Amino acid sequence: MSEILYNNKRNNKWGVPMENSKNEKTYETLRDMIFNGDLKKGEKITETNLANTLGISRTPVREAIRRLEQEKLIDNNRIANPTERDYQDIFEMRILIEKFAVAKATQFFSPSDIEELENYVEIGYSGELEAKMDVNKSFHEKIVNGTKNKMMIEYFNQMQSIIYLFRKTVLSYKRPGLIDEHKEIVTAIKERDTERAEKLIVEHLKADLEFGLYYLRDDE
Amino acid sequence: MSEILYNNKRNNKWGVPMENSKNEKTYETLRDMIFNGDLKKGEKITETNLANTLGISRTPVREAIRRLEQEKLIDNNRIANPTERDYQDIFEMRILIEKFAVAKATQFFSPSDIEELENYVEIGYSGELEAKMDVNKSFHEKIVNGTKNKMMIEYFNQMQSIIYLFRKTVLSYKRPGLIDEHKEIVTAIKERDTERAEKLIVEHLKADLEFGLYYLRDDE
DNA sequence: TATCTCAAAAATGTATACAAATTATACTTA
DNA sequence: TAAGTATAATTTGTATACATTTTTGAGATA
Repeated sequence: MSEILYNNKRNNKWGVPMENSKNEKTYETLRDMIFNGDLKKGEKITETNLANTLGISRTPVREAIRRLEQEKLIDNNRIANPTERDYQDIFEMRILIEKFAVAKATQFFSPSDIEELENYVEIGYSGELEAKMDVNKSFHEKIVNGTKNKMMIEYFNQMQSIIYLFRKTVLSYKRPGLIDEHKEIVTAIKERDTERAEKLIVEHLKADLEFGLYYLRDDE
Repeated sequence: MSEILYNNKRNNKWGVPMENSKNEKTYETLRDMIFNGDLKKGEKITETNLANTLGISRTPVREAIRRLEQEKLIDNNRIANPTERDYQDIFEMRILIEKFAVAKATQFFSPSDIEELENYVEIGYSGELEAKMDVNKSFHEKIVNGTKNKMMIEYFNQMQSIIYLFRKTVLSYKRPGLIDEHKEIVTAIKERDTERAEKLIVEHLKADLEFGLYYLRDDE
C-alpha cells in the first residue's frame, strides 16, 4: 500500500504538521484498513470494537472516526459504500475546481512548474502501476495547488480519500488514454491556451468518471 | 442573535439530525460566542478554560472545538481572525459554486422555486435588518440547494460560518443595491437566461466581497 | 540588557469509569 | 406467526484521573 497521506493534520504554531501520535496514527491505520479492505464497504463499526482491535482506548479512535466521517470514509457508524450518485457529485465538484485551477495554470505556471507536470507524464508512461497511481494524483494536485487558494486546496484534498477509494475499486488508473490526456493538458498549459486546457481537463475528468462507473456497475 | 443554524449535525439512521445534547449545544454556544464577540477574534482559548466557563467537562468542548476548526472559526487554539486573503479565497470558491448553481436554477427551477426566491427579494426590501440577513442567506442557500449535489451543498454550508462572520463584521447586508441585484438574478432565472444569471451572480458576489473588504480595512 | 536554562505550571493526549441512550433478545399476546 | 413489549446487553456520551507535551517564568550567565 502506498505511503501517500491524504492528510488533514492539525498544525502547530509554526505551521508544521505535528504527529498527534496515537490520534494521527489511528486515523492513518483506519483509513488504510478501509482502503485495503480490512474494513469492508458497508461494514458496521463500533468505537469499542476498533479500540479493542487496535489495543488502545476509545478516545483516539473516536477522533479518528470523526476525521474519517469528515472525509466520508465513514458514515453512520458504517464504512462508506458510495453510490454512483455520490461519485457523480464528487466529480461535479472536482470539475469545478480543476477547471478553475487549470485556467490559473495556463496564466501563471512557470517553466519549472510545467516541467514538473511533464515529469509526471513521463513517469505515467514508463512507471509501475503503483507509481502511475501516485503520479496521477500528483499531476492533479500540482494543478490545484496552483490556485494558491487554501480553502480550495483543502476541500480538494478532503475529496482525495473518496477518489482514492473509487480508483482503487475500479482500477481507473488503467484507463486507456489517461496519460495521453495528461500530456495534451500540459501542452495546452504550455501554449497558454486557457480555453483548450479547460475543455481538456473537463473531458479528462468526465472520461475518468465514466470509465470508473462502467466497472463499478459490475461490482455491485 | 438569530437562530440560524449553520449546521453540520451528524444524522441518525433515519437521516434526521439528532441533538447530541451537550456536544451539539456546546458547539452552538461556542459558535454564537464567537459570532457575538464574547470570544474575540484572535483570542487564545483552551479546552480547560472553556470547559470551566461552561461548567462541563472537556470532552464535549473538545469535540465542539474540532467542528469549529473544521469551519475555520477556530484555528491553532485561537479564535479565527481571517485575513483579507482568507475572505478572497472563500469568495473565489463561493463564486465557483454559485455560478454553477445558478446555471442549474435557470435550467431546472420550477415556478414555485422561483416564487420562493421572489419572496426573499420582497422581504429583502421590506424587512428589518435581522430579517434581511436571514433572507440573504436563504436566497443563496436556495440557489445552491438547487444543485442537488450533497457534497457541494455541504461545503457551501461549511463556508457559511466564516461568511456570517464577514457580514457581521462589515455589515455588508446594508450594501446599497444588494436586493436589487437579487431581483435581477431572479429575473434572469425566470427568463431562463443562463449566461446572464451567471454573469449577474458573479458580479453580485464580487461586489459583496469588495464592499466588505472596504470596511474591513478600517477595522484593523 | 539579552538570551539561556531548567523547573513549575498549565494544557493537551489518553485511559478509564460511569451515565444515558440505543439496539438486540426473549417473551407475551393478538 | 406477527407484532409488540420489557429487559438485558451493547454502545456511545460525558466526566475524571493520569501521562505526556508545551508553555511560562524566574534566575543564571554572557
